[in-house]
Amino acid sequence: METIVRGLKPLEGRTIVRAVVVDGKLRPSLSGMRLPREIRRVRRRGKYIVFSLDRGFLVFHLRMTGQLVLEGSPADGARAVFVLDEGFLSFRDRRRLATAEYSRELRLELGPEPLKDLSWLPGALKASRRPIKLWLMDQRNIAGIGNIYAAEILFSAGIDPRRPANSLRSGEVRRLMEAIPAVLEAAIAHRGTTFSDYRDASGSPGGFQKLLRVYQRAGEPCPRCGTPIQRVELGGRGTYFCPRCQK
DNA sequence: TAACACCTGTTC
DNA sequence: GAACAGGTGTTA
Repeated sequence: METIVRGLKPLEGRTIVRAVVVDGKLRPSLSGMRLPREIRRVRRRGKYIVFSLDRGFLVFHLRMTGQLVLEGSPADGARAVFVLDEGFLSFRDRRRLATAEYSRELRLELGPEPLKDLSWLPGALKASRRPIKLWLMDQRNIAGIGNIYAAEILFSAGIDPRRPANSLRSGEVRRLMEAIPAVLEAAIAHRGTTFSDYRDASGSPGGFQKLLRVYQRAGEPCPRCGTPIQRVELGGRGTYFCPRCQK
């Protein structure tokens, strides 16, 4: 989302003159948005993409397969198209789980950003017995960590994803506090992770998938010790880790 | 806190 | 035909 938002920055100062919803079954709720509206600011909050308009907010969540592509013409297969004073913003989504919503007030119930100060983390972890991976993925605790990066962060920190959050020792918490920004910044440096649908705002795939060390690598040797990467299910999500390096 | 719902597509 | 997929919101 960070990579996409950076690519959408040119929208600041542009005006939405028309919104064409092609797919009625889509889940955008744009009712109440009167046009034209000026886009004042484009930013990310957790995994949400937020447009601050001259009146109200346009909030996107791309879920698994959503795309926001900024081009000179509407993209093929777009489920909705925002016609701008210059250019077109196309909203695509193969699985139709993504959302686009206009609201007068912005209220997102999200924890702190993972790329800012994390000194609050040790205290917060002590308050939960949930498996650390589920804790990291709970957006109310810390915003923006999904299934891929949770796996990579825990590998980097050498922590078993099933461990209760409050069981981490201080050295492990310290490693976690280093791993969170390290993994996310590396992923941003490579412009995101593409398996099938992820594209940035100009339609380009990311490159971080080549650098994943455990995610979707069940049975392959751990890059650190050679032990086969294991897949278990945690909270209904595929969870990849090295049983030897992650204790 | 777990299961399921929302959707569709790909791969085994 | 079954399993799996970058996520979250609701229900039991």
